[in-house]
Amino acid sequence: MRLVLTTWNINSVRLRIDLVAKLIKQVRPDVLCLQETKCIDDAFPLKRFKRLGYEHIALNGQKGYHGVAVISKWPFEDTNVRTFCDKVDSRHISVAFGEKAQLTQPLVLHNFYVPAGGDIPDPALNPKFEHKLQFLDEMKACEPLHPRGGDRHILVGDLNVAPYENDVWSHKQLLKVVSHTPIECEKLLAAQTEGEWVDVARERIAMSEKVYTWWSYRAADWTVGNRGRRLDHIWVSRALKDGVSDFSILRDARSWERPSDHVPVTVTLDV
DNA sequence: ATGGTCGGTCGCCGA
Repeated sequence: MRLVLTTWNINSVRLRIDLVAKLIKQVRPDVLCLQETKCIDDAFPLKRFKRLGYEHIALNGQKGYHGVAVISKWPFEDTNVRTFCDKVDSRHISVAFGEKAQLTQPLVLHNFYVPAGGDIPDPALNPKFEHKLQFLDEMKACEPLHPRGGDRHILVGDLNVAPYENDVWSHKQLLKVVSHTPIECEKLLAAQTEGEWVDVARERIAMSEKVYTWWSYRAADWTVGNRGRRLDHIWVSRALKDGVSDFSILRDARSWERPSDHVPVTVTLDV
């Protein structure tokens, strides 16, 4: 089966439901992972997604902050929510696909929203940064995030870290800016290595090329200087790597009316 | 030069 999968930090699903519909009509993903939905599950716009052809929706929302959702044309075998750092915030949801989706082998999908980490890049001074570092350590240590052998797993989301030099507009100027400090880059890559994950963007796009998925709201014109960062990621287990046939970042979405500061990232792969 | 802008929800917090 060919899977088209999109991940997008939507920064309020209710405010931007029309933009989500626009994305769906343009990209037609089989599965859409959202982060920062910012609404409780009872307030999630389920009917709109069902009208758009997505019957299967897994939610982990909370009031006002964070929140992740998996919106799918394919039915789930089951869904699961994990907690990190002994907090009850909504930063993870996973779903499994199998026979109901006409797959002969299971496929597991994790959708993450990693803490942003505040402004000061010192865990001793900034509890939000300490939380982010601990979250990344727990991702590394989390056994279900270690696909082995022939396991078919995908991990997507707003990981809030741009790990490589060309994942930011200026490596030098961002070394002390949360999202690109050496310690968090090391921890994200350690989690990736521990799980033997393949970073699809960097598998497809040369390390020498700049790649961004986020541009700050705090600029009069986000296109001036193109000061972006690659915060949104798609990782696949080794068993899925050779099935990847396409990868794209919908940069145009940053210019849509009342945009999210993140743009959708899409992978196409055989599963 | 060291801010700037968002969204949720109503005086800030989190990003």
